[in-house]
Amino acid sequence: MADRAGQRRIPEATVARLPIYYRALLETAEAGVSTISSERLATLAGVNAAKVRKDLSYLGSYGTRGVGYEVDHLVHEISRELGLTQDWPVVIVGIGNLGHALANYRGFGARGFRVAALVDADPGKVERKVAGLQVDGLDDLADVVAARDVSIGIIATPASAAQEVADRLVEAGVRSILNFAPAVVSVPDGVSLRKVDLAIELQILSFYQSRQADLGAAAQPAVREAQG
Amino acid sequence: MADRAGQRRIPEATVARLPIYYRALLETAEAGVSTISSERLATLAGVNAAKVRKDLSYLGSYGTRGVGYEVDHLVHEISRELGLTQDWPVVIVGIGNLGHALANYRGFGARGFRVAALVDADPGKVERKVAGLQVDGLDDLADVVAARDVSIGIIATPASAAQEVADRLVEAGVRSILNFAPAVVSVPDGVSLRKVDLAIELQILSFYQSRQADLGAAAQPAVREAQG
DNA sequence: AGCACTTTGTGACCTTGTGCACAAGCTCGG
DNA sequence: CCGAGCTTGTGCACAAGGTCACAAAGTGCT
Repeated sequence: MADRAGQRRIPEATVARLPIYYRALLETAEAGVSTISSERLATLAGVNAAKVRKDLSYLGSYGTRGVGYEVDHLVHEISRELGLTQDWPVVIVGIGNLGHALANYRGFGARGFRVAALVDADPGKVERKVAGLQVDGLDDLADVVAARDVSIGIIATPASAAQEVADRLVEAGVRSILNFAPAVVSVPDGVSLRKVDLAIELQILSFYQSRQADLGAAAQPAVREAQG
Repeated sequence: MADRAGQRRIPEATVARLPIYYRALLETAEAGVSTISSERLATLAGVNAAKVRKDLSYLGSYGTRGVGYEVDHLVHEISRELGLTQDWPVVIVGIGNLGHALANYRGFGARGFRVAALVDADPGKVERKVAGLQVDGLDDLADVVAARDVSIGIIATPASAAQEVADRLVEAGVRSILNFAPAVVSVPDGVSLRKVDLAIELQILSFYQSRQADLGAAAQPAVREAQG
């Protein structure tokens, strides 16, 4: 039972894995399977079974010993925990290459996320339609956020604009930001910020690959389950 | 001095931050500043100073007490450590929305990474030119990888194709893979795998935002420096 | 040279996360 | 109703990472 008072604390590492379990469970349900063991779920999620059990135990005791977890029930609990039972309108700021791709990304709306607005600073892009949505000007950001009840902002601008856009998003009341710009962005307490940086990922890969080359055929701990 | 035998081990968490320092240092050098303190670098990188010092100390003792670090020297050492002194030809597999955007991403080649090939399974896309490069068929992957000495593979296909593409990349000799597809992919030991997953990032944000809402105005540890 | 001041490098400690191993608990067959 | 066979839930030990605080080592002024 989801204890109410005190609200059990779920470790950050676990939170990062819940979406992976969630996806695996949806696929399992799709396949018509109604029960799943931690072992099986672990395989699907690419982790080990003990971790799955411990992670799931933070949500409550939803398994049955000797049997496993009921897929539908788990899906329900995880989606509740992740807040996927509600709608999350998203604004994408910066409609360049990446912004375009994100705007057109199917499976965005899939899990309750919906691109509600597109914003760009370039007047040449404003009014244009992208992925069926009209692009608004950066100066209208606050209005758009308020009018469409946007709760998540995605920064897809060049690095130089990232911090200012973040500031404007926060000012407009957005409490969750996903930054794709290759720049360090800081936000006040109470605002969640995550980043996705292609260049950094490549450089990390480069590091390990160089190492491997240096070492010749020596053993090297492969990088797995990165970024999680 | 980079001790040779044994090769000091650099913690994974540190490796993930080196690219951030690197970028900050390049900007600092650009601005004509020749010396930087751990405090300043920490601010630019969005971490704390002790962490910067400890991270840098894994590379060697490159600072001068009472003064700071020489920017150019640090840039050089970090780029050597990350393997950025060499060229890394990259193949992008899956030329859909995202693949397109990645192929056109400037600042890709910036740090030694170069899009050397584009591959797609759809015969309709093959031969077409994207970002100045001709798209090759998936069956030619091995040839292309060998001919252009590709060392890093980027998976930008739908989830359903991800594992097979990964297998083919590995088979073709690619030892570093960056997976953008929303699927768990597994690779053999000795191959590095990192993933970037938009849906997961959004779901994590969703979790914390739901929490915040539940708690009303209660204190909540903001999510920072995610994914690092 | 001496002294005040700055900044690095690191040892000690704490927090978080992981993995193992096993008791507890459930099902099912006989 | 009992025992065999699974599978969960978790206590514990350990590994990894982060933070603090301070000695060591440099600079520059007088």
